[in-house]
Amino acid sequence: MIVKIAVGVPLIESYDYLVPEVFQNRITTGIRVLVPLGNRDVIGVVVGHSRIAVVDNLREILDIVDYRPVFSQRMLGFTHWISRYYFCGWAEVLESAIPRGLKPRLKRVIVTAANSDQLQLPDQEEKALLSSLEGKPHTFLGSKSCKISAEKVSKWRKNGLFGFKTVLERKTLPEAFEEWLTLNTDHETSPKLRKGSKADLIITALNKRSKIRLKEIKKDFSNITPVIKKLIRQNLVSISQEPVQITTPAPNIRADSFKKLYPEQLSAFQQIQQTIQTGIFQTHFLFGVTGSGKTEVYLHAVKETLQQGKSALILIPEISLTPQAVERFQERFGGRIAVLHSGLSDRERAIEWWKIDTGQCDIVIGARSAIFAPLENIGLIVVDEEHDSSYKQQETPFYNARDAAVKLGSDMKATVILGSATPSIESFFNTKNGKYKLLELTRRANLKPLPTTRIISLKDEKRQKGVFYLSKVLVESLKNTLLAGKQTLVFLNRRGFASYLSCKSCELPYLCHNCSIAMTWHKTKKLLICHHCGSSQSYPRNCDSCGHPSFRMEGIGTQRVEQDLARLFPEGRFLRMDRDSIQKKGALEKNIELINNHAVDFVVGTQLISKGHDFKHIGLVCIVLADMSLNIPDFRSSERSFQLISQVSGRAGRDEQGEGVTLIQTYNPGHFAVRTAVENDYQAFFNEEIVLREALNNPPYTRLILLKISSSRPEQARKTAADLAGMINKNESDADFQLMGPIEAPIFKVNNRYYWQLLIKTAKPAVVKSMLKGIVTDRQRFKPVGATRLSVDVDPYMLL
DNA sequence: ACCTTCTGGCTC
DNA sequence: AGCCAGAAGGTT
Repeated sequence: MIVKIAVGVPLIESYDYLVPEVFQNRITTGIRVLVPLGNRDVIGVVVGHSRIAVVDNLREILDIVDYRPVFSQRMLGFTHWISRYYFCGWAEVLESAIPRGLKPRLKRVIVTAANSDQLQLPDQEEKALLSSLEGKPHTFLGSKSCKISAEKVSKWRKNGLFGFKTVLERKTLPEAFEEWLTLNTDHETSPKLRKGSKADLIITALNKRSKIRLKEIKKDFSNITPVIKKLIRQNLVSISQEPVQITTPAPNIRADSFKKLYPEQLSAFQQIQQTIQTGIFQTHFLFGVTGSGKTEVYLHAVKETLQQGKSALILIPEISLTPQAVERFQERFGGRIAVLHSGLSDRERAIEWWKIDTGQCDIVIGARSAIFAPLENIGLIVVDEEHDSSYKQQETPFYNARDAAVKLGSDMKATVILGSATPSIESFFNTKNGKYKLLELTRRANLKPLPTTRIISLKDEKRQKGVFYLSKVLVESLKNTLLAGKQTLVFLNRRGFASYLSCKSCELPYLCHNCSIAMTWHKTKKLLICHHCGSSQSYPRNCDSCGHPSFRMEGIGTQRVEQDLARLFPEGRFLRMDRDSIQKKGALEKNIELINNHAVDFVVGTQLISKGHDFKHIGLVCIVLADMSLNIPDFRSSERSFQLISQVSGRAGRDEQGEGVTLIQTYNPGHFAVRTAVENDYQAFFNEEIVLREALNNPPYTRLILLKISSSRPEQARKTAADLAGMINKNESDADFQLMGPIEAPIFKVNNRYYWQLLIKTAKPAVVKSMLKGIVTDRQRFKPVGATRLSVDVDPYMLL
């Protein structure tokens, strides 16, 4: 029997392997196996059968990892699609699709030929020494405790007196399987067991029941392990592992806790309900302003799905930041929910995975990687905040969970809901061309008006004395809000104190020694930190380029804003919310509580505060500098700015009594992203932006493929990029595309590697991908210099 | 002559 | 990707 096995070789889908006789009845599609690959042993996944051998001398499977498949047929199909679409190896996708805690550990041990008689060693002592190596880990050789000289080891090795073997250490989840003691029936003469001895009692019991849980026996007898070991040695009994009996909790829908939908919600829900009931694939786009009650619609849709006997998959960005969203689901659906959040340990995550896989849950809530949850019979997939960048994985495999969700929905004939207040241009475009069905919620659920938003032009307004980046008007508003006893959110999308240090003599910014970007000064830690590679150092003595000993702090970060405001409002209570301030576990929850209890007056924060939190006492929201995201040289910078301004200002006006106010400081008051965000007019933003996208041939009119070439040596990266560009340009396929570059990456140096990039724009990505695959896998043509690496990002989110 | 890096080639 | 082998280039 020959099977196809996905193994970790770049861009290779699968290799064929022989199945040895002993494994024949245990090999099924979707299980993991240990196979030899080149001169090492790796874990691969059985993805199918093969009729005929395409190459001769196939190698054999060494061992089996799983007792039952970890990938269903549908998961194999889905991951295969991801690997083809996102231009990466199938095995790579499969590996990221199961939790790390399920990864078997491999150990490499020494096997000797010492026991066989063909051994030619004359010296008995040497022979004993050699056989003492048997079963030792391969790291034993050359270690301190190994008393055998290196020459001897290499001589033995050369003569083939010993070799290495890979053994599987931990095969599966302990929780998923339990051990049973079974009676061996094939023994001829049973040894005499003393009447009433532990061994005798066990055998007697086994004669009655044929198998007993090991756990049970251990509970009944103390110190039983050596007895059992002896019985196994006598070949009377053996231990087998079997899946634990699963008790599935009954469906648990708390119907009374569902809120009545208001007319707009109801009509949106009814359309969703219809496709859930008919079981056809349809993507709905739920476009609703912040606070319009999208979640309530999801909850009703989930309920409908469960009533149809199907399961639901809910994706939420950065789930650990939005615990209250998860709570709402738990409130309504009780114990049949699996939550996959980043706070879980490997083991906890593996247990959640196993619960889903064994059908104990029919609702899964999680972040990006939950798209790989082993749910079957999916009737509904929700992608909340579909525009959020965290759905895009920024490393291989570079998938986007939002787009993959739509593909999964079509595979499963499921209903897909993408929801957002600030849709991505691509998704909204799809509502125009009929791919997605647009459902709108136009008002807030509590009927409160959206906040009043004002733009403050930093070009014209007077500044506060001593705080150059704050306008007088803004400070005045801060004061009034404080006096009125309300809270203020101050938003700035940069953490740290100063954005960079600039040399007082040559004016150059102080750069990270590993990356080509400026380091950020963190005042509280008294450290310069590179926000790209994370490295840090103390305040520098001299400028790297001219040696001058003093620096000026330029730019502002949240720490600086906090400090300056504290000076202006000494009576105010402050809280900073950014990645630095919530590092400790539980700090985020504690901070949210502080805000909700009105224990602070000013919250200074980054993106973190813009995500989904419903704060009750916010009277004022300030965006210190809206231009920060506008000035990034990326075709999506307008989109991101619109989203950011809208999401941040959405935090205002959640107050019971009245409307909130949002103030936006900017040097670009006329920019359409700022203007439309202030007017809360997504349609207007979309209409302007889409024209630019078309004019510049950007998505959604084309698809992008970003090729990143990196090397520890700048020249090697440059040359490989140039070669690759040449080959792409003179390819003979009929692929229709536009190649930009090669250029040095916007951040040229990261972690001591130098980056060049090529960007392909095309309306026919599939054709281009197959052309690329031809070039990249053909080593005759494409020869990357040295340790040069190529990574391919399909539908990149950031071009940086 | 020997011993480290570097680089190319290959994995069912 | 990861690993080996032969090449290249430098050391004693």
